[in-house]
Amino acid sequence: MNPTPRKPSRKDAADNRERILSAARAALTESTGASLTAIARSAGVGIGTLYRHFPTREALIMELYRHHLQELIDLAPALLEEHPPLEALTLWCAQVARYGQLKAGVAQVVHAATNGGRDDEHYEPFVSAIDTLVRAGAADGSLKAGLDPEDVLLQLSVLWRIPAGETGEARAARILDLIIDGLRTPGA
Amino acid sequence: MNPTPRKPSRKDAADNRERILSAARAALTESTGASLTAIARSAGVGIGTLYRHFPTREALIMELYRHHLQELIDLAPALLEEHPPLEALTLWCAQVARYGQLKAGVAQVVHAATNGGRDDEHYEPFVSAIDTLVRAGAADGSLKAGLDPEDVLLQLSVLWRIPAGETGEARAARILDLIIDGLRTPGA
DNA sequence: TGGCGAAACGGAGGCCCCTCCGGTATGTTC
DNA sequence: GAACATACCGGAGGGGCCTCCGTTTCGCCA
Repeated sequence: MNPTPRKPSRKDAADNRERILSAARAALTESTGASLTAIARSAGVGIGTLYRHFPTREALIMELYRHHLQELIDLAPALLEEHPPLEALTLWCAQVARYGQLKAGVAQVVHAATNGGRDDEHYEPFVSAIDTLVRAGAADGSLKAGLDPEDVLLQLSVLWRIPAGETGEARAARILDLIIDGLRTPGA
Repeated sequence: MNPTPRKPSRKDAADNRERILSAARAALTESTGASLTAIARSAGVGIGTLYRHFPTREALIMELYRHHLQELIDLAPALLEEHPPLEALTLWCAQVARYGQLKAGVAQVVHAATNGGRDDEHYEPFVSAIDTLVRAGAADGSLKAGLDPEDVLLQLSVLWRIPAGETGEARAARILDLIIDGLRTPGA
């Protein structure tokens, strides 16, 4: 839809944006702790410049992982075409959990995106994706009717907070089962 | 058990501790944003002193609301004596949610306590309380057997993150229902 | 090509968290 | 009562986040 969002018109700005992203990718890969000051320095721009391009740390990380998020969002309708709704939801959530376990950065940013709220441009597509899934499930009777996709997302956001590690994956799977059981039509 | 935990032996230390707590209570009531520097100043102690007594911001807030937390923990067995397990769990969780809605400070600190992890002295009692509830539910068949109380706590922690407001309470109730449905024995 | 206004730059500065350590008060022991 | 070991005090300082605003650069238009 909007592959290169809001690319600056001026060349210097576009350049700096690219260099900041580059430096950030290098600095944040596998350690979300790098300081923005350091990233700015390593990108050869002032801290003010970094902040103009990415008003918050989240915004920066978000940009780095934008396409990961988009993949997740696109996955929902794709799964629905090949699976019954309940299964599609389950698979989708599992994938969501996997992303969380995979990259600490993704987890952090998605958690922010999903918990952050209305104003975040990444929040809405996520909610839509879930809405698609739960509506299909409601229509086919496998999920409760009238589920609020935001509620579901909020519940899922817990999956991002599971400490990655040995047992993290198993724990995510357990919790995911609990969540989905709660969404299913009782007694069906 | 331990009503005044680790009170310093020296009088000056005890005094300072009290004054810090006082200042913190005043500063943090209804706005968790006050800076520790400001609290220290207003308590008439150096920032170093504040940090010795409360090694982290959480620790300070935690101390302020310690008895609220204790109330919650004590509530679990009390409810179990007067209600069947499933109902006790539901009531307990509702109370947990209410605390979260009530005071931003409580929510924040409990979220930290419940998400923080193993090393936090407040984490374990919470898990125990939940364990009591879910074991009772498993014994009586109303809840799934073998639930991990930490998993349940993690799920509940979402309730603290619901933005307080007009619809917050309703939303918490909705989500709580979903969570509990997920914990119940299927088809019972 | 030259000029101009808008947009971008970038660092100083304000505020914060937390640590470290030299100086100080305390209670304890002789 | 004096000396001592200790626990405590408290602020300077290092690092971070983010904002503000004077300065610089770009791209368009005459």
